[in-house]
Amino acid sequence: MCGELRAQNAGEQVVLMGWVNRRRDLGSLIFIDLRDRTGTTQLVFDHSANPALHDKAGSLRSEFVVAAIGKVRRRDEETINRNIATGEVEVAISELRLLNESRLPPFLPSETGPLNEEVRLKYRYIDLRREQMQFNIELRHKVALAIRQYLSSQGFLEIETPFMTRSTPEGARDYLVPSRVHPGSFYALPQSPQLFKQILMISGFDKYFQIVRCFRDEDLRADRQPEFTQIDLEMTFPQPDRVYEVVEGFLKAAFKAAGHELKTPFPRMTYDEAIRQYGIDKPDLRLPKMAGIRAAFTEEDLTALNIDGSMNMVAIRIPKVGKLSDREKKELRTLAEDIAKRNKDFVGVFYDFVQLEKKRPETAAKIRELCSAEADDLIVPVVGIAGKSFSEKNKRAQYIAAGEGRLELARKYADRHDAFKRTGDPDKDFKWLWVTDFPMFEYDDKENRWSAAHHPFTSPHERDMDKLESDPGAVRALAYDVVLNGTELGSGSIRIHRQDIQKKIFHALGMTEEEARSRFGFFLEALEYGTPPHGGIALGLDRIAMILAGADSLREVIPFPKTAKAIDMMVDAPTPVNEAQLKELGIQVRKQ
RNA sequence: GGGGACGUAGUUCAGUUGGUUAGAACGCUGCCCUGUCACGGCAGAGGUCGCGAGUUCGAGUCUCGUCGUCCCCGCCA
Repeated sequence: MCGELRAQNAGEQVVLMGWVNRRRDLGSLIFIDLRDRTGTTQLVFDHSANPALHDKAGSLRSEFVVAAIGKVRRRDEETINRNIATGEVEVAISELRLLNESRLPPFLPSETGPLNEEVRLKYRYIDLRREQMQFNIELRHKVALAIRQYLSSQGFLEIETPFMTRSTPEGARDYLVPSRVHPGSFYALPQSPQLFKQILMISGFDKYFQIVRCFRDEDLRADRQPEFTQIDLEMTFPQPDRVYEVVEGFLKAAFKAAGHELKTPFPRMTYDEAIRQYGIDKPDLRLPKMAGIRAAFTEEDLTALNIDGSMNMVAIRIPKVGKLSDREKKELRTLAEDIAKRNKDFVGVFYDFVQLEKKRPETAAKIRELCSAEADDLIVPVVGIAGKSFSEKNKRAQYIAAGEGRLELARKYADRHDAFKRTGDPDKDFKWLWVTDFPMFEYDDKENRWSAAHHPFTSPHERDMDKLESDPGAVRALAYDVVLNGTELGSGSIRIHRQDIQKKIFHALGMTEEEARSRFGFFLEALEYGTPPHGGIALGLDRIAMILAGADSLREVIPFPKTAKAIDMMVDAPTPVNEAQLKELGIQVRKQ
């Protein structure tokens, strides 16, 4: 292959096939860099050695596909190219065959400059020839392979589940597939194989996994595609610890395949701690947590600064930001006002800490101490404003507001604190975390009811069982997330295996017996036939690959991704279909 | 659904206060070149300024609409 020849291959007769990456025509001497997936090798055509062959080489253009036969030879010391792996050798060609020509592509795979994503996606087959994309796709393969091998070695069976299944109204919007045989009826593409894997547990396949495509018809983000790949697994008789162990095991194997040694076990934190210390359920541990600063304020401070002493008081600290320019101060003020506004102005943000230091030097000094702040760190205290009345919900909202501010500031000053920069040390580059004890329910303000925070098959904490009716908001779930650098990589839980508890949960969700039966009847019935305790998790393979590739978007690790409007630019999907097709499916399209 | 950024040559971009013939780099074509490797030199081709209205004597530039791409909020159990 084009990337494999080394000095010790000198003298060998070789056949290379690949694409013309670059040509350097020096007149009676032509160099061609021939490229395949493994790299490039320099081919040499010398007019004095073979005029006809040299002329043939002169007609080659970028991305032509050729086969070349020749002898590997060591380069002279002064012509060695230290920048590439094959730089010590070149191939003196004796026979050249043009396998295919190429139109001039809209961009060249060998170009390194920035490229509009629209062009890249339209000509994805060209884009994928670029070294970075070849690397990313191979990386993804290696990661998936390592995970398969690890899980298989641990006794997990990879079992496929249907793509054409039943629509369930819970959760994300479904992609629907019309049935020709049953006009007016639809299959749904799975949002995840959740119920099937639980059924497999009931069926006695005690350790299941699947690297599987999932589909959700929701709006996209840089880290969200309508179809994405999950590493889905489930096992019988597990404690959460057993799930953590398995996940840590395969992540370790996956990261090793990508060249990084991870330390396990990962740290853990309850949901409650995460909210209080980071204001978010997926903390990025590369940045300092928010410090409680109540102790810094005297009663007199509170009155003078119009602060409610019973509210949370935390300080955001962003390291090494240094002095702010006037413009940055103004931006910080705008950010603070946005945060306050989003929280109906019960949150107060000290956007000008320097001012506070002037007005209240002692208090400010104590805040610095409580944050363990260095002199050039940016400190932004977030407090509750006096005279407002606060609920528990307000308190949590305040932490979340501070957490949002923390992330926004961290992103803004990323080039100063360097916390997001790779160091090469996996302990610093990859900050892992298990977030545990999520709340079982969230209150849906729009629909005025409780909804499942994870999904309705999640088991509540044994201790909180009695609060299901009386205080649903306080019920904790045996649910956990695995978080890497502030990105949620996976989410799982111990499931309910008893029908009576499952019924209670549906009841707490405001679902009647009939509703539950009509939606999940088959599943409730299955629960009645000797269901073992079981639990599992699902992780986003695309996100793992994205982080390992150092990319900012899933599109960099998915060969054929969709745009923010869920369009495939290469094949131009989706499209309308003809009337006959619709008729056969019994579908009529409503005109807008 | 909402907010923001962008759209000019094949590609990446510049284009001043609205002014006469819209530029650069890379790529492309031709010629020259025997040690290049992002080869070099000379010459050349290449434009519906996303699209549609409007303001104006005059629009790449201003206004409105529309389409597309990206980012964020909502949404995503």
